[in-house]
Amino acid sequence: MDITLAALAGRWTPLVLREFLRRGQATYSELSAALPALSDKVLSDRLAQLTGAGVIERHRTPGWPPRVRYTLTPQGRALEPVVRSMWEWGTTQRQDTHGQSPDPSNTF
Amino acid sequence: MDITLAALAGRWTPLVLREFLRRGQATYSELSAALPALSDKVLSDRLAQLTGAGVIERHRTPGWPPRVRYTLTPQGRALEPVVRSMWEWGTTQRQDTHGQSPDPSNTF
DNA sequence: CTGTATCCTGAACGATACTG
DNA sequence: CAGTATCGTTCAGGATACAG
Repeated sequence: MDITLAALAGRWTPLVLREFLRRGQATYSELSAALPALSDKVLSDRLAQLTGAGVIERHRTPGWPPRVRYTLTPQGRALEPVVRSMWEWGTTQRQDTHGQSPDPSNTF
Repeated sequence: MDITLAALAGRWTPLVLREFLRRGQATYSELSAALPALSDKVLSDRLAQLTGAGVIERHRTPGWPPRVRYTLTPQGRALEPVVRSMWEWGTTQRQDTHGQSPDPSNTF
């Protein structure tokens, strides 16, 4: 649990992870564009966190300008059931607490 | 996801939650005894956090000495699949990373 | 383009003392 | 028994400037 929480915890982590689960891969600038409010430092932090957790992999392509591609690993894809179960619990929680109707699109 | 993460995040939260998933209920002093390194303040924080998240409920029984019983709610019990999926992902992760053999007791 | 270095602020944590 | 009050420390997050 601590390992999984460490992989998912932190501000922006769910949103960054969502981008990867949607795209399978992304570049630094793509993520920066998709999440404009996310500062450079924190984006670097999150990419390092997810890389260290084995969720994504860093691929440098040589040449200029430098281009780095982050790809979802098999272990990152294995996170999908975890994300879904968390999404489902949080959704019923919000309904119970605020009395809202369910949203059929489960894209966390 | 943010809702679920907010319910589970924070130091000691997984261990406190485990006590509730095991026992179904607990008193302040039981938790304090089960987790000696956990300070009063943080235990209060965690109980308030879990209560606010709808995971547990606070029941005051009148009289002296004051006795408070915290019980797992149905929504708290619904957290079990989430915990299990997180436990499973973290376990395979640790094996992959450190090359250890699996532990058959899945008590996170 | 893809980051790192630096500094600052606010929140979380932990220890201790005290209360209904 | 079951907490709250207070205080000091540590740490994550955010802004800005700079670098390979």
